Amino acid sequence: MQIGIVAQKTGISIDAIRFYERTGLLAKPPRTEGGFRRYDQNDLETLAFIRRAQGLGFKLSEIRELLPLRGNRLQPCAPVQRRLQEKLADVQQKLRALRKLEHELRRALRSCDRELRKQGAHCPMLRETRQRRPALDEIGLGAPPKNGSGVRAPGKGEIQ
Amino acid sequence: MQIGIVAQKTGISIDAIRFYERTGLLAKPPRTEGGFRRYDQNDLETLAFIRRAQGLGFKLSEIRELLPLRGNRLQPCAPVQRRLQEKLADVQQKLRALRKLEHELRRALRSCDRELRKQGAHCPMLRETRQRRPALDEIGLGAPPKNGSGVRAPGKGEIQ
DNA sequence: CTTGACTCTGGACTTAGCTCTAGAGTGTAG
DNA sequence: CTACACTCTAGAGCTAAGTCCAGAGTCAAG
Repeated sequence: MQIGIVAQKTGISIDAIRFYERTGLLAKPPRTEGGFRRYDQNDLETLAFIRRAQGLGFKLSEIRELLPLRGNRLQPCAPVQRRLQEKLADVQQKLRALRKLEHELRRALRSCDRELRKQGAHCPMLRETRQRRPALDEIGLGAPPKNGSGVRAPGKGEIQ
Repeated sequence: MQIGIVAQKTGISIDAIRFYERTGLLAKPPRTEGGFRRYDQNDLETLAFIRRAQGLGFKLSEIRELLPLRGNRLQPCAPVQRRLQEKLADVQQKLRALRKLEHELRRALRSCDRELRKQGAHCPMLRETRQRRPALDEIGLGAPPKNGSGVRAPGKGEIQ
């Protein structure tokens, strides 16, 4: 099977397949005389696995560690189980952050609505903090974080 | 106030502040004779706004469009409101995707648990599809997507 | 044998949001 | 005046997961 067919069957681009080979996710396949890659069913399955794991939120670097476990008959599940648990925790963390974000957006939107109903209103999100309440506190102004000399990355929240 | 102080107060790194200036988020501040940047309260507030908006999930490019609306007295809320609504929709979309992912992870984990309780079990996530059920269907194998000639990016789900 | 579709390689490019570096200059406390 | 901390610039580098490209070679059909 040549690469284009594999790309069609898996929905993974030719470039991506070659990229996976370069980065050690996919074994180097045998070649034709002329140098064309020849794939078999096994490669399809590996690619399918990669997509499946990717769909479960694993990064390629993580998948690279997962792959050698395939076909291992000796309790291969335990390490995978651990990864899945970690992933699940990650996802739940992201869910919490996103829910919080959703609340804040709703709140911002509500005050927008309220203000728009008034005459000559200020947009709450754009308010100039000099003239109204500070509103800067939750970001660290007023309670500056101790991060050495301000040269560290702040993290800016835990979303993605 | 020089840049290091601002960095400390805002929790934003010196490099990031200069980066914001370069990319047009923060106005070029006046300089000392020697060329040091001199910031004032207003800059602190702008930086705080940037972090706030970032915390609400806005990208810098979006914030760049939001910033000139600050201090605008004429119905400034309406466009912001629109952005907020769009953001909220985005976030809800991400939430849906993440919830689905959570379910799938739980499901994978459950079958892992089940298999681990058996003797000589195969890991369901690592199963070799030759010997068991195909399980490749949901990824497109068996029902290949029509994407021209397999050169398109597949998208791999809608998470981030 | 020719044509056209396919594939090869190596490397540059993309996006976002910064971080890091070198080498030079500035500000200030003692 | 001397240390020493701070700041300046331009530009390169980083991460992730690929995409895009040119120019050359290969494969199969007719």
